[in-house]
Amino acid sequence: MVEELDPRKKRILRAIIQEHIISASPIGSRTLAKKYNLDVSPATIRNEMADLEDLGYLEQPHTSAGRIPSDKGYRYYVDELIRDNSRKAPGMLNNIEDLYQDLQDVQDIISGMAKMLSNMTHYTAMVSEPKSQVSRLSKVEIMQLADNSLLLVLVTDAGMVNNKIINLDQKLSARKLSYINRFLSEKLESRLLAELNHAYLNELEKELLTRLDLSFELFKQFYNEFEGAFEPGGVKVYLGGTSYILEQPEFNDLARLKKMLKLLDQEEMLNKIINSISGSDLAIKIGQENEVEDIRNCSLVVATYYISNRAVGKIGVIGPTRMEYPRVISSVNVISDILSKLISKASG
Amino acid sequence: MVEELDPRKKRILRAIIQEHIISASPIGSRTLAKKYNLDVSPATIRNEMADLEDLGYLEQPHTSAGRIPSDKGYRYYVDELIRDNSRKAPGMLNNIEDLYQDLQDVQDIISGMAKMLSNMTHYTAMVSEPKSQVSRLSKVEIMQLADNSLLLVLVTDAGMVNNKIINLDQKLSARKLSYINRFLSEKLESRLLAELNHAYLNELEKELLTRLDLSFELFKQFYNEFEGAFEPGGVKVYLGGTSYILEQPEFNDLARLKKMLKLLDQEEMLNKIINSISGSDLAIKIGQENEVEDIRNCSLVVATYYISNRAVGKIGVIGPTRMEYPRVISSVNVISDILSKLISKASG
DNA sequence: GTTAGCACTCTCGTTAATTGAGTGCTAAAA
DNA sequence: TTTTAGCACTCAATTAACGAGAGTGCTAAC
Repeated sequence: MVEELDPRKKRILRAIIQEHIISASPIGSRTLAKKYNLDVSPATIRNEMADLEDLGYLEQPHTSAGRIPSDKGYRYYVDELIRDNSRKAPGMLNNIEDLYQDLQDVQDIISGMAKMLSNMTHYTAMVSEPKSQVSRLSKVEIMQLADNSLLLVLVTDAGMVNNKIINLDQKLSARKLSYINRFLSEKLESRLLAELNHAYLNELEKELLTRLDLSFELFKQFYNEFEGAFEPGGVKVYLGGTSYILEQPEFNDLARLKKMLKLLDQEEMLNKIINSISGSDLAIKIGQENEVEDIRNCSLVVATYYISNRAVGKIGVIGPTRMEYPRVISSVNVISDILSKLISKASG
Repeated sequence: MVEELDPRKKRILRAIIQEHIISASPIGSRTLAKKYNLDVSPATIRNEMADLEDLGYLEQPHTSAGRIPSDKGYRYYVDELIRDNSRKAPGMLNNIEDLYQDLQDVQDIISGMAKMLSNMTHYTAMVSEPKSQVSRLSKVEIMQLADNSLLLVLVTDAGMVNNKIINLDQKLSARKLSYINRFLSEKLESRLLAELNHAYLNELEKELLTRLDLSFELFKQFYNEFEGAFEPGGVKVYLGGTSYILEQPEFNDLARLKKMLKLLDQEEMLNKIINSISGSDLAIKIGQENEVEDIRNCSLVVATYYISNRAVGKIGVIGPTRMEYPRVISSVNVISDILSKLISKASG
């Protein structure tokens, strides 16, 4: 499928893609010959372009327009043609780290990094919360707020904090409460969230009921929250720079823009999008390669971030297929590194 | 400024506004005569329209277009012409309450109500978090997560929960921790947040330092969070139904749309918008009446919501001046009632 | 005070003409 | 054999012209 192209074809393909990234419109042989030093005439370029089209790297929106890169073209560009100056924006890393080092709430860090990434790339950025399935519960505690209301606090080793207010119809004595707390600590803390399934919680409930005559009420609410808060599909996705979409000429079409914005409004969709990306370190999905139908005219550049070397979440950028890949790739790399560091620090 | 209009003028003005709300385009005398039973000829209507224009209730986009309502026209409509069938959508209230009664996390309730309101009105809804200045702190607690990391939990009587992870360079003994907790409870709980200013916290710090040889570190972080979390201007604003803007023909203009979406991206702006609304129960700001420049072509319908009769937050709708006021007003009323109830319940 | 009639204005949508960028092909040059 | 120049052709996009339609303001009659 991926043939080796001769050097001239490579040069021409690269030039077309770079030009198209700038202009967002079809590129003709003439423009190309003028702007890039290819040392051949437009006619030759035309021939090469025809070849590249036959091979599937280019497309023609209509006869007598120039060519635009196809998904396959972008793919080739990303895999083969980008010079590796994209590894890292140098000193930057330290500066940003400094800037954000007093952000210690995990949620803040995440949404801050989403904003940062979108600012750097001028595309919309998305970051998913640390995945719960590989996290452990590091703290469970129920606090008394008032006679009939409690606060349940759950903390994972990824530093994610979840809380819920629970109202009871009866007062819970301090003795009972501290008993429950000890019990839950013992049974739940330092376990993988994935282990804490329905069955296990049910078991706990029975056990607790035999020891204390406790109404179902508390427990029911307790694990409603539990399952809700940490269920696999339900992680939050933070967005940054939604309005950058508006600057992309491909979204000058109102219908398309509408579709896109509606999409970004739906959290489940975002989840699907960002989680449909396989586990590799940096993944790039171009156009039709995307699983989610509605973004088949977009590209994703997504990296995984880590807490103490455990993969926990995704951070990435979504934009038109005509994307400034080198810059975006380097930014996503940088920011995912920073995110990993910050979040590892924050979660102790 | 607000003259009394004769009955026929009133009827015509109302008809024009209602028609314009539906069609979003200028209304001519002919259409009006046909669609509404006004029992006069187009010519008469033309004369009346000319009068209404002179009085400032109508505008003409250009000669030989129909008329559209001016801000003043809408204002008159809202104040005088809406029949009071807008008080309440009947059985609805109970249903929604039932639907949401198991939502007990305040943040969830708020964002749920934002979504609900936007679904009902098909405009963008905004809800501000309970204002902190009139809330009391009902619970302060520091929990140990690991040797050198703590979790600070703050709960207000409005049910708002805030937490922050604090990392220390030294280990804090259990004795010291429980001492601090008692101390903070005593000094802080059930106080108005407004009282907990820099000066007061400073005093506490000194007092605590004389009793325990505690590094500054903890306290510094502690009240960073404190001031950050509950500062007056910094309440969160939840949005619902952002994408409904796209359905309004007045935002078919890309430039305008862009401006609007950018605006909604900026939380400070949202704060400014929703907090610029005076304290009355239901406020309506039409076009130029808005303080924030960028929404001078929009209308706001905003209600206050309450926790146990104390005003704490705002909930409202933003849309084009051509807004279905009766329906929106009733929806905002209903939802703000529900929100008050739910949130009062949730916060015990 | 109301209405009919009429000339006038302005927008909007359609069609037609023009422009210009770009192609593919052929034949000559290298 | 490869490259290039030349030329006829295509098609989208812009502009101009035009007619239709909606609406107005004014005047004169009812």
